Amino acid sequence: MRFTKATNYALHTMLMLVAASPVKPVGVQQLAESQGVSPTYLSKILTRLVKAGIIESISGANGGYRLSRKKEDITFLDIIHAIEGTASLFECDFVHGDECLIQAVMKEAEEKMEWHLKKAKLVDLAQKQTQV
Amino acid sequence: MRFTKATNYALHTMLMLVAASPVKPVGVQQLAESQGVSPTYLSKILTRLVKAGIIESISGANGGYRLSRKKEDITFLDIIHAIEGTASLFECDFVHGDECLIQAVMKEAEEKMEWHLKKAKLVDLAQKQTQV
DNA sequence: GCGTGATTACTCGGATACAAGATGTCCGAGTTTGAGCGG
DNA sequence: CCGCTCAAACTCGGACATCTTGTATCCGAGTAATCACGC
Repeated sequence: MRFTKATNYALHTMLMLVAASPVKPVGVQQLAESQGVSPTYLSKILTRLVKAGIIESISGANGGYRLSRKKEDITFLDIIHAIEGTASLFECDFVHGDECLIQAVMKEAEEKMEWHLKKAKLVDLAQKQTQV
Repeated sequence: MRFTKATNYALHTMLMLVAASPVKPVGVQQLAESQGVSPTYLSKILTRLVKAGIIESISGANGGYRLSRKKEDITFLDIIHAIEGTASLFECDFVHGDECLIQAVMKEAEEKMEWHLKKAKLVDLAQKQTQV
């Protein structure tokens, strides 16, 4: 039960895209190089963000990735759900009489975390970083 | 990023142990049968709970597992940490200038979840179940 | 100067490879209970 | 009735086996910009 590296890559990439121009796309090579990942692997991760409608890809020369929404609308939870999936973290597949009480508790805990990740926006981090 | 089945087994087993007598140990066969797991595998999981000091094992005939603390003191978080480990869910191993802002946000979110799991005690569930 | 084709710089997607972790299984070893047996 | 021995019922721990998932690479295909060339 740990977040994958892919999520880490995605979050860091998104932070760069938020800080970058919303018009001119950023090439995957540049994004990959600053994180020490291979460009092919990063593009595979970013494809999931594209399918989630968070960013969009521009083909051809001078192509790359850029945001497809207002940067103020992008939360941590959006990115994490795009990479890790939206399934519940805990799934009790036993056949109890009724709902599983344990699962109920786990779901509440999970929602606490998601609530916080929904409030956290990348724009705030980008501002902090440029201040330094 | 999902909780393992082992955690599910551990939580359900603990719920039974809390509901059972604190003196007489419960055999692993009985615990495993009610969950549809093999006894050997379940005992492997319970060993981790023993090492964490949550339960204790009694060898020999009429042996089994029983709580080693007051049932009121056992939280969800204790069990989850014993099974999944206490490491942080998100680990950024990049070399930033200073602390990683993204990791800070993730850690806060994780603490929100842990705080809830720390408040949740198995005794409350055991009481609810016997009421039904 | 202007269109047209070739080249170049990109992303996309599938196929594949590899490693690690989750999920079990098997078996020998140690430990306690309790039954059986002899005195 | 008492003590000893032995079998049975357990847990413990390590060594495997298997399956899924994460992590990553490679390559061919498609696409857009740019450059070269001929008119």
